[in-house]
Amino acid sequence: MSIRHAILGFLSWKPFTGYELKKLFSDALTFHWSGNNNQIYGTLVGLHRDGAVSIEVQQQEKFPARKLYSITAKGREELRAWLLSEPVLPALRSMAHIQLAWADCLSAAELDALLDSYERQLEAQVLMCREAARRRAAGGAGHEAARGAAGDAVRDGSSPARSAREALIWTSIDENNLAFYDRELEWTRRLRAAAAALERP
Amino acid sequence: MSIRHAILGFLSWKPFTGYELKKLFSDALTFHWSGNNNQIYGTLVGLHRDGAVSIEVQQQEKFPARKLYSITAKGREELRAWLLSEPVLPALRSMAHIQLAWADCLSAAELDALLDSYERQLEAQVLMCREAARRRAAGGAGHEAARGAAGDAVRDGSSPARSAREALIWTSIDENNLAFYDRELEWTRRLRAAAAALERP
DNA sequence: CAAAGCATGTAAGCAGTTACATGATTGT
DNA sequence: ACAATCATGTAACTGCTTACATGCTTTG
Repeated sequence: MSIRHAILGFLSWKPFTGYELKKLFSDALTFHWSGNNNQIYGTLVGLHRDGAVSIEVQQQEKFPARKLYSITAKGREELRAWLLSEPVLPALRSMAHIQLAWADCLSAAELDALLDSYERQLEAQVLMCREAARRRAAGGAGHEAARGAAGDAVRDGSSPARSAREALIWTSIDENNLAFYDRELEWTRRLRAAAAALERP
Repeated sequence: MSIRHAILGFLSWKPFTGYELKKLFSDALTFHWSGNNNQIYGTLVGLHRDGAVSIEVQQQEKFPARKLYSITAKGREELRAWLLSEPVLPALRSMAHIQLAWADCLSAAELDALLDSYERQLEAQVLMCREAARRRAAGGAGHEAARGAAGDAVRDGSSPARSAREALIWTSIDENNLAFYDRELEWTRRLRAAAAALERP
């Protein structure tokens, strides 16, 4: 399980409900998870079974009861152990690249259209990343993911004080995301130009 | 299904057996699939059920019978339709980044060790990519994936002639792969230096 | 009155992984 | 003797996805 550690990470800041965690994940552009119920709630059940989190059920008048999950000492140990474990290299498996790999089945115009479509999508993504990075830089305190209801909870006094180091890391990850798509965009443009140049020598 | 189109792509060059396709995938650093049996053989069954490939069983004296798969007109249509479809943006979901995101739980030394480990792995990966790119550039004719038994089959006269455009694309994908890890390496080094700088101001 | 928010959960499925199973043959 | 190659396939599992189900409240 992979999201398990990310959930423990959020819970290391402060207690959250499943619903809040779900928002945290689906709002966080930084690491794009769908934040679907099945995984969040299922993982929380597993974490509770393993004693990594404790549950406090809060009855509410006007809303359904909420289960507030807190990380336990055991959970912190697990998180720490994972943080100290060997990082795993990310795999770059892009279906768009596979598409290009056999684009020789396409005409020059069709290949150009394919690259154009990819380029446009990348441009949009770059804009989104830039906006997200700008907002985090402007917002100062709040994590990218920490907006909306859950965000308010994070920003209020009960949340752990953020160190300069953590701020540096989160900003770096944002920049990395942006640079990833930006580089891919530049690569696509170069490839497109080179492919076009082959047509008229 | 995702590998389905990649299999159709290989079969658009020339017929292959499941065993050869498996090697093609596990050897191809370009798009790193495990090339496991379950997926290859299962997908081939599905492709045959859908009439996208035809099977020729070849009895052999000294080796088990082999099923040689050829792409059909229907299969070519499916491949072409997919090639013309909207490319999907790759997602950058790196567990190492998630690890870093909560690295504030670690001491300065521990964070540095984590970044060092990541850096070393990236260095090794960059060397591998560089080697792969160099070999393809030197080999000229052969695709990265097209070595070993299946490679011989690809290189012999029955394989489709490769265009300058296809060569350009495959080389570009190799360079993209290399640049991806290279950029990640540079990013890691910068982050490491910045984190270290925070310690002694 | 409809849409969105709060809050929990289940069902079904896809894509991918490692590992197991068989059995002859060829190379070290 | 042991390992690798040739060649097929199965089993069990992980991680993730969309969509469904319920039901009450607040906002537009």
